[in-house]
Amino acid sequence: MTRTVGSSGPKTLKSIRKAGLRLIYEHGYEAMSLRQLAAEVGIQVGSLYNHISTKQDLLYDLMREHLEQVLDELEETLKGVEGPVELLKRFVAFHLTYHMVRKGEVFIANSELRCLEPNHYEEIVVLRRHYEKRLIDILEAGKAAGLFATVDARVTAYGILAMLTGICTWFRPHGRLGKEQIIEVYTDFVLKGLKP
Amino acid sequence: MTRTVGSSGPKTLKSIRKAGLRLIYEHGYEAMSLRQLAAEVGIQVGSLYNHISTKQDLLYDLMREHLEQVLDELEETLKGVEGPVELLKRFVAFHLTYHMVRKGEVFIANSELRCLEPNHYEEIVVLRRHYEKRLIDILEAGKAAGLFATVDARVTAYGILAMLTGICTWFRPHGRLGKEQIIEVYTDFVLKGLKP
Amino acid sequence: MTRTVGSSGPKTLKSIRKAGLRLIYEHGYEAMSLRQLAAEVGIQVGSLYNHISTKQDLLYDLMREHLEQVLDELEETLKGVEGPVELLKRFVAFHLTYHMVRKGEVFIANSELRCLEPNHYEEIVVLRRHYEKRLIDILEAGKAAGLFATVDARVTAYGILAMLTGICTWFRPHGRLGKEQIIEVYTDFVLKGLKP
Amino acid sequence: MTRTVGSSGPKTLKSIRKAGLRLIYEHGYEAMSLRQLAAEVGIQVGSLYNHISTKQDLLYDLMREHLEQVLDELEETLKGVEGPVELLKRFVAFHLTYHMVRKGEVFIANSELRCLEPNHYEEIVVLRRHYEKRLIDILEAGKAAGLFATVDARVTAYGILAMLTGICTWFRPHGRLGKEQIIEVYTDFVLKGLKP
DNA sequence: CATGAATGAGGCTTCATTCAT
DNA sequence: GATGAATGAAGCCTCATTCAT
Repeated sequence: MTRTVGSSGPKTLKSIRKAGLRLIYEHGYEAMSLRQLAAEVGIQVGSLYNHISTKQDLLYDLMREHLEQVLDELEETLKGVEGPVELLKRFVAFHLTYHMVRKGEVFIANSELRCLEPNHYEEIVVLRRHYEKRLIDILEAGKAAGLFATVDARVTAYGILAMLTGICTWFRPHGRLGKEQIIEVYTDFVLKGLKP
Repeated sequence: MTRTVGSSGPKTLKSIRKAGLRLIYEHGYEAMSLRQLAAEVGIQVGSLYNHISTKQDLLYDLMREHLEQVLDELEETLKGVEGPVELLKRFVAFHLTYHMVRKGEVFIANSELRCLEPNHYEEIVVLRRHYEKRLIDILEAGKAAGLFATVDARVTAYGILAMLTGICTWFRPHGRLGKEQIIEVYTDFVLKGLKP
Repeated sequence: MTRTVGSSGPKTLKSIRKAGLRLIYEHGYEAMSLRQLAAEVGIQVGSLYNHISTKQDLLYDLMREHLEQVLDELEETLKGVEGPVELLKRFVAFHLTYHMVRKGEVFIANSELRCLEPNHYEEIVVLRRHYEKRLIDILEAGKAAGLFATVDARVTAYGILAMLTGICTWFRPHGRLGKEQIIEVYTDFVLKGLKP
Repeated sequence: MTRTVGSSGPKTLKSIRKAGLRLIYEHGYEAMSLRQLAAEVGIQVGSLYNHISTKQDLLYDLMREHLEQVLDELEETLKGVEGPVELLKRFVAFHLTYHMVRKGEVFIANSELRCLEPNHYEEIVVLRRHYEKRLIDILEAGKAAGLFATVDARVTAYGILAMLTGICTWFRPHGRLGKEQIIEVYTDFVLKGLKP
């Protein structure tokens, strides 16, 4: 049979990534089969391999691109901002917004880490550490300036990150609280929690 | 061939559950194969079915028993305690302790929810809600008493739970901070975060 | 656990044979599992082996006993009867009656032949041949006496047997026609069909 | 490894159906394993699933196609034929010929009915009824015309069908009697058996 | 670039049977 | 004589991947 009219190279890859993201988000990497993925995209299983090299690589690519973009956008957001308090506010708002808008990518990057092969795993973990490091640095700067009380910046950072990240397990776009309210609630909580 | 000397019913089941817990914790439910599990226990794959009914049921049982025990122990811990602040302190300490000591069960109960069949899923989610409800009630009692500032007890509770639960992804028994220190850090953070 | 009160050796065997007969009749030998059988009888699978030696042997026993009884009863029925026509009438009536009353045994003996191991198969086929031989002899005696027209007694006998045996696939005890009517219809048909 | 040269889609499916037919005929549906089937065809077990959807579906397809063809050919054979006697002769000849030439399909359609899932079962039974109905109609037409004596056309039809169908359990292409002789013997028997 | 057919490994589960208790 | 736990083989089916067309 000839190929479906209108499908072309880059468009197909985009479809694969999009469908793959959703399927992994919904069922998990192990539970998603390439048959499902192909069906979702509207091609045969074998045809997937014209666009991806392996199932594992698809996961890795999705994760890496997500993390690289998150890091880029974070830098963009914090660029030029001064003072630990203001930096922290921006960080919290950014993290929450991203986790509300891109639930899928974020969830995968957290939950499917263990599905990565050792090489890929190392690489991805490094990116995650960069991100965490940014918050840790803010906390330590604030501590040094006497603005934040933290016994251990790393442990506190992990706590804050977990708290903020948690929203992508329950946030619904049209729920009781809007994005702004949620950001306000959490920003308030974090700032108070850090008070000396 | 005859059966291995010294193996007996209840002991085998316990081995299966223990090994199953560990394997699911390490690789995830989908990624754990019954071959692996049987090998770990030292029996043939088919023999597993003398003790469990299906793979799915093993997961469900592990989750249910864990949650029931958590609920029991939580009640035990909070019994007779008075005042929202003291209740909250106990809750935080209990939650953290449990999540440091029983990382496996806790992690599974959070991460493998989506692997449950609809019926099992509903049942487990109900148990989780009971647990969350306990914290929400404390927050609302504190709010009513003018002790806690919370715009939305549910959202705040989710945030706190996510923060505390997060430790089972990074806690190592012999890490930099001891259990007591960790409890102190988080209790402090939460109490300050809730200040009116 | 102790054994079910009231179950005792020979009684249990009888239960097994009865349930086995029904299950094989309903699902076929291959499709019947010893688990089903044990459940039906109300014992554990392993306990079956206190009464039967193998699944194959159960089938063989059921078939052999059935065929031996059929042969015995046939001899009893035909004993002392004289003349091919009268013998044939008796044979037809006997065969039909037996196939209406003992559908299960009869059906199994026909349909599960191929499930027998070579040794058992030979033995059972010999018994079946005895039975067929009885009809062939009657037909040939009738032919010799000028009473029946048969080009080939064996082929005719197979036809008659197939026709009569067929009823155990559709006969229902309380159907439109009663046993006597059915016997009349078929006896009539066969006698006319054999007219010179 | 690459696929066997010379094998191609439709050819493989045909092989599967042919081998499946034979194996089911010889061992029964339950007793035939897909391992055997695949080995017979010369492919891996999993490769079967490029051509069939389930084992059950293979059985259903074989049965349905057989019955549809039988019905088609029967209509072709009886088209334009007039008079119950002539119709009956044609029916008997057709049925016998078909059952001698296509023993496998015929045997399966009769003996493996109980292996069909409820849905499939209903569908197949309907087709069988169409076929039986054709004979019943002929018998009733003959009865109405005073040509046949039948107390009950349905019961008589079942008897005749069973008798004729029986040959596929013993007919061998190069046996004592040829096809024409067998047809003659049975046609003669049936016509006489129906005489008023 | 898509297809469809192939592979070989492996998935969960059931099977008949054995045997110490 | 019943039980329950074990075995090893086998059941059907799905998997990711390859590759000739």
